[in-house]
Amino acid sequence: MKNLTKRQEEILNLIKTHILDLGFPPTRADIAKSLGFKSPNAAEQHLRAIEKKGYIKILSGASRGIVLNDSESDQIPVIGLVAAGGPILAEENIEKTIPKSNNLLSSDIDYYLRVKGDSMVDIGIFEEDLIGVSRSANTKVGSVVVARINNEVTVKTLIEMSQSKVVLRPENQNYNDIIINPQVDELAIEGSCVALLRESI
Amino acid sequence: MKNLTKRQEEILNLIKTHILDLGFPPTRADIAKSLGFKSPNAAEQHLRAIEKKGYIKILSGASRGIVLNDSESDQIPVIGLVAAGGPILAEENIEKTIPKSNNLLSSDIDYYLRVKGDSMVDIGIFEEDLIGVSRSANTKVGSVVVARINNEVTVKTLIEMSQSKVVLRPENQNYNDIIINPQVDELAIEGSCVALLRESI
DNA sequence: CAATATACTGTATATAATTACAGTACTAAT
DNA sequence: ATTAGTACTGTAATTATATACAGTATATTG
Repeated sequence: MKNLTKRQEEILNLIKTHILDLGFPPTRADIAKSLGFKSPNAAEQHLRAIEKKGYIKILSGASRGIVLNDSESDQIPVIGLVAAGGPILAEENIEKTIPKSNNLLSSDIDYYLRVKGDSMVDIGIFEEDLIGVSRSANTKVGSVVVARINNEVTVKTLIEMSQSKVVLRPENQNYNDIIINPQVDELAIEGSCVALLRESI
Repeated sequence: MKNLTKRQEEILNLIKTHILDLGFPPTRADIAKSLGFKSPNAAEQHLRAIEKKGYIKILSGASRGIVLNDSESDQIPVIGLVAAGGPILAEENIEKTIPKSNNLLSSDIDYYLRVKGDSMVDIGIFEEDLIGVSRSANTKVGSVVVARINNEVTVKTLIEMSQSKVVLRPENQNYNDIIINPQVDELAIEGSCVALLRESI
């Protein structure tokens, strides 16, 4: 999708805010007033430009007939299988997106990751569960983290972390701790798990 | 909140549907057309009545200025501790409510129940988890169900169900099956579990 | 250099929409 | 018995809104 200009983005945000606050989109006059335009036509022309770029749809004849196209902005991606090598949030990894709901779970979730394997069953994380991952939540010892070891993504509990030694523990008695020297192996902590969703029981 | 009449409820639903479909509320004329009124004033007067009863707020002068008040209807209650004796959904049991999000989890969830105890840990249901309960989903053998046995509410797997014998299994090796004769003990299946939420990992 | 996009002002108009007023008819409650 | 509520029709006026047309000015692109 084509990029919006700064002004256009301002207007799109205004529309979203208006909808969030009042439950319906603004009029051209509302937009003009909010942004200080002296003519509603300024808003009209911006809307046309934004529509042309695919972010909204304008229903002709209907007052406030601005329909937001599902943009990524308030959708949280669900990551299915992470392709080796690429970034987690690469488009080919996105299984679907789900709308960000206000209070349902922590608002700090950047994406959901579908769990593969049984390495975390002892703390109730099962295959096919979705774990909510925050990239910004501070990862401390004891956190369940999403780690990338030599381009392979895995979910484990962070047990120890120093310059020369990182210990990741599978929460399953059948598996052993993973001990990594970050100076030898490539290691990145992608985020930490802050929530869990199970769609079918 | 005062109860809506059948017609008023129809109109409120129409408004909600319109918002869901298009992203903004209908006009009086839209409502009149949908319900077959020959005058937009019929819609107007219904709206006034619905506002008076507290379900919506009408912003005067604004086109489509119908604001839905957060009614229970699209909030899902979270049930904390179920008081013995009363119905699960009794007001004193409601810990909070969370907005119903469209696609996040099954739309069939009537309420969330906060899990107490460790009787279901083997299938990854832990203390403090929220399980999404559907009252309408058909409960079959193998389902995880919310059962009420002699006024005590519990979550277990339904193993067997006949006129004279019902078997409920805790999914924890340390506990034994619960075998009930529904002709002796009072038993009600309140619903079945269709989803799980864990707010902190 | 011309065409196109951005970013507006200013005016005007058709139509979309709210909303008041005047009725009719039925039902439930005080 | 009367008041209030429900459930509408029908008309009409006022205001809200979309939207076309005519400009001005700057920046970007082929």
